[in-house]
Amino acid sequence: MNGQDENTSEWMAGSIGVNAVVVRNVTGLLRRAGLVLTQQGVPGARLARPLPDITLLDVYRAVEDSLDLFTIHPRPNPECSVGANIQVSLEGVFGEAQQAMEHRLSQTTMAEIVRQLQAAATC
Amino acid sequence: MNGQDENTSEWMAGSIGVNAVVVRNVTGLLRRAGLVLTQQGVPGARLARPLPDITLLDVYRAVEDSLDLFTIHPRPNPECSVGANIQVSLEGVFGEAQQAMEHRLSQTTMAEIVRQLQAAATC
DNA sequence: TGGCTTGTAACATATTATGTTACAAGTTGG
DNA sequence: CCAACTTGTAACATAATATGTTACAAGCCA
Repeated sequence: MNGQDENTSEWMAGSIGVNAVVVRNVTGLLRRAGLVLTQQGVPGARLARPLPDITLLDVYRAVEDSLDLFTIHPRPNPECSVGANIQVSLEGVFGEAQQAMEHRLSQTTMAEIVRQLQAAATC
Repeated sequence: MNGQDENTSEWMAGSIGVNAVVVRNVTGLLRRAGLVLTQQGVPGARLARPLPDITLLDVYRAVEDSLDLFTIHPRPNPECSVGANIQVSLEGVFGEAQQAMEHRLSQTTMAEIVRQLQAAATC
């Protein structure tokens, strides 16, 4: 409660209710994406960019490993007239659908999320 | 190769390369969604609506069971000022992002997919 | 009625997500 | 320099989930 190290992996893990390693793993993803700064040996994590410069899409991409939302049957039957061509047909639509989703995420920054949190906390 | 029952679960399963039960399970989802007509004892499946009246969103919703694309931490810490309010903040954006994705899916019908398949098969 | 089908439950297995332990590597304040 | 902290990461264990399989009841039709 002293506000000194309220963002160590151990502290956050306790608050969230998970293991500290889980926090460190996520933090690592965010670091590799250039969103937060952490360093071996120095406690805590801080932002690499100001909140208005971090969109939800940035976070989504940093955390998500799959990269594409839709998965397609890996080995279609080439003998089948459908299987032979369905992939290319679907990839286009699926790509645009994912792009639509991601575009919406890119329109909201972490600054707005934090502002909403503050507004909710004071009323 | 006689074209007689090219849409029994057994036939489709063989072509796709999965177990027939998998096909029947998917078919059941499509039937419950009102997209195809199947009946115990009678071989094959046929469309419940014409292809132009079936969108990719229809299929997506029929097959997908989760319903929401994004999942949120189930039991946030009420002692934490972030955890207490982050859900409602994110739900809005996540809902709109999913809606954007689904809207794109709703803009393409199965008729268009089939037409693309036919175009690919003839060239 | 016999031989086919679909629908579904129950079970087995494979894959993935998640949690945990352990420890090397780094920093900091005394 | 050293002791006590931290983070980063690998290795392992476990839980959860997806997937595949078997079995069989129920239904249709020649």
